Amino acid sequence: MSNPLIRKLSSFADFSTEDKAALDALCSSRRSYDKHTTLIKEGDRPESVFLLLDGWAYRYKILPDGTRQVLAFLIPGDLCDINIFILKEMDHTIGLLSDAEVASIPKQALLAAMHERPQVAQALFWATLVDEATLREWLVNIGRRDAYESVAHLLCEMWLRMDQVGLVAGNKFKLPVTQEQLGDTVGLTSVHVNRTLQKMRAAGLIAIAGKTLEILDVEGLKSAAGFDPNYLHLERRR
Amino acid sequence: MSNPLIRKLSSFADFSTEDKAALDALCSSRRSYDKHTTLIKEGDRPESVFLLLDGWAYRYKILPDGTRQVLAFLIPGDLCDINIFILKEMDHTIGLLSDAEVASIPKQALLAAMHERPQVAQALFWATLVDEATLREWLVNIGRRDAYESVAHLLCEMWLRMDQVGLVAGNKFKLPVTQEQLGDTVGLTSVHVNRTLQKMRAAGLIAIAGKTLEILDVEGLKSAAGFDPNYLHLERRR
DNA sequence: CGATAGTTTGATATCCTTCAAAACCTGTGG
DNA sequence: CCACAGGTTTTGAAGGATATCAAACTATCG
Repeated sequence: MSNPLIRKLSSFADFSTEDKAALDALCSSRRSYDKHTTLIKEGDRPESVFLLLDGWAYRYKILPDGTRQVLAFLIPGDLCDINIFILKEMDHTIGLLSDAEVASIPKQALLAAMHERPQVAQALFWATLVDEATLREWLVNIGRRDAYESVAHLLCEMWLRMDQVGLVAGNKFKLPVTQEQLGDTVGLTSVHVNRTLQKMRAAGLIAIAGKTLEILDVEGLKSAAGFDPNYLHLERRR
Repeated sequence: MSNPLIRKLSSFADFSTEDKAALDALCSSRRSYDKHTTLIKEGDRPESVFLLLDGWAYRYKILPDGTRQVLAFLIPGDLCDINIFILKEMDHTIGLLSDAEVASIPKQALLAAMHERPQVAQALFWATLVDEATLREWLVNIGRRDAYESVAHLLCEMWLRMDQVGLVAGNKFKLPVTQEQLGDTVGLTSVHVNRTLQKMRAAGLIAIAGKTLEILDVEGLKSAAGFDPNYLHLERRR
């Protein structure tokens, strides 16, 4: 099994053997972290970029009144903070939702790779643009979909993304997220998320067992969400 | 007055004289458009990137049920769609909010500039990351702030961004946006936006005359919004 | 097996929406 | 320069989606 970063970026760029070797070299330093570890805090200026090899993480902001907004879920193959080597400091926090394995890529090494290898630079740019597109869709989710649609949409998205990295089997996948965190994602209360999920189960769309989600009726869930995957830009561009 | 693209990107990168000349050359083809023109539609695959030289534009998506979500406001100096030269197709639409002057940069020329000039590539990357950070803050806005905070926050942001490109005078600036569009931005009804703006005027925070907004009490507005400009990354990174 | 985190439930409160109409602009043509 | 048309803002009354609060129940992990 190849490096998940290469695997992910390859869906866009055509890498030469040297490009791949360079990317591999970048990921040489890896280690495990415990659930709930904070990888990077708002205000930090880390000297390396984190790459999730295994497990889930999430971006979030905490407001002055203590409420939280989740800004993204990160799954294996995702870069956590390309931001940092261009922006002055982190404007949000990244924490782990599960035990995780993480590679740490030195900022300078990544910058060098980008300057020397246009394919790499372009692929990273691509990944960033997909993140941005996802953020836009989340905006639609919170702004213009009701609770039921919104939760359904989020589940569709995570299902597709997990599938893309080979982590879905039989329409089941690990979703190590509490209902409170789901609520903080779609702008709802954990109580309301709970009632919404119950309706979805009653409708036969999903089943939940522990931290594993099973999608029983894919088409039903998609249509409840009004889900159109175009924003994930999964197909290779021409 | 120099090219607004250079002006904007310079706040990050140190361009050589040749870099600047290259950027200038990119913007040679410019023309005027009427208010309400659609620059790019969802599904399009344009062959050039648009740069706003004068006027306002906005990104948005229309849902199947006809509701709309505004995803960004674009002001002079903003690139409309760097997306397109990396992604397969547009996943949203860009329209004009006012009469505008727009430069059209051929995709290939921009790609070439990026490959040949690391400073340019890095600066464009930076602009993209700031856009992304803005999107995250909008997520917070819709997800976790109430109507009053949310509208106040949006006004603070546009004030700062307009100021950054020299379009604020005496705390007044053009805001060519209807209350309906404001509502579609922060996930509210135009009716509720109206009542919210009324409260803000009653509180002495703002004044509206036609399409011009005046901020009467900057600190008051900021504190009503819980506004922290860090996400705009205006300071030059070190 | 107990402690703690997470889920579920019910009752009540509230922010925001919906609908509909009136008042107000802004710009255009006569 | 007036008058009208269409878009925009404003107002009111009533309804609905989601929040809040608090307690019970249920997993999970050391």
